[in-house]
Amino acid sequence: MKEQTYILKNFSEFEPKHIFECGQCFRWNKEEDGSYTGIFNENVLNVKKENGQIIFKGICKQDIKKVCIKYFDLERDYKKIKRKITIDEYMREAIAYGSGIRILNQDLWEVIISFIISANNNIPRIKGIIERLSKAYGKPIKYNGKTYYTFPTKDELFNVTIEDYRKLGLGFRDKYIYKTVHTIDLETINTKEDLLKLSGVGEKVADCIMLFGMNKFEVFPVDVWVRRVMNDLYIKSENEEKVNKEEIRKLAKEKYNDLCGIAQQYLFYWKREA
DNA sequence: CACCAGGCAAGCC
DNA sequence: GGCTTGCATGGT
Repeated sequence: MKEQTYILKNFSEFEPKHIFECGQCFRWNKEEDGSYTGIFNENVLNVKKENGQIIFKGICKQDIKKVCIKYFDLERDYKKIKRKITIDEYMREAIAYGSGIRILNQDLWEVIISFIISANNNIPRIKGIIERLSKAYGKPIKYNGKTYYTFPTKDELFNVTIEDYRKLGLGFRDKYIYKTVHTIDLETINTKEDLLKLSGVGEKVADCIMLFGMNKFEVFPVDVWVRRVMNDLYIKSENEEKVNKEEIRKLAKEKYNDLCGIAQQYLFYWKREA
């Protein structure tokens, strides 16, 4: 396939590091020149910010401009979003820290499986598992002398056994993935209730799937990091582990309303990097 | 060595 | 319904 290029000029609120390292995605990796290369759907792209321009290069089945506008959420006004959620000095600082974050428009299936894998796991290891899973069961795509692998579809995982998953290092999540592959009907996934029926999907994973795979910005996924930052900033309990997650979600709802999810990303990236 | 990681399911009461 | 416990693995 032929390489395409798309260049974005005079475009603010786009910082590759912030976008790819804020924890929303697992398949983008930094190159030596500071750019990032990743694969999503059947597209392999390299994203580089240089002299204020954003340069997208890679192989896409469709027009690269269309692909990028959708995937990178380029038509949304993040300046306006930031204004709305800057309700105090804490959020001002968090936003300043991850100023170039955008919420990617990721494939729902990939997000579901990826965040089931994320449970009680750390980001480097999640990335490793997803790479091994893709290499074993996805389709190869060559770009710039390297081979990338698409995220395996439901059909491609259908005959994979629990033991196979275990060998890839999925740990106790092997059976969750197996069950979900064999019971899910993607066409009927619309609400949080639908997600919670899936094996391996609880409150936090469901919220991540809604935020990253369904464009629902009103959810506020609470993991250990977010609980930590919300307790440090607002709740100030001596026993952070005991702070009720429902209380945190309610507090976030009061503060950030329908933009909870974006606020959560700024907070997560800020607290986790610092 | 113990502890932790973008938690969840199962088993208790 | 809410609370506790076990869980695979790799990194500090």
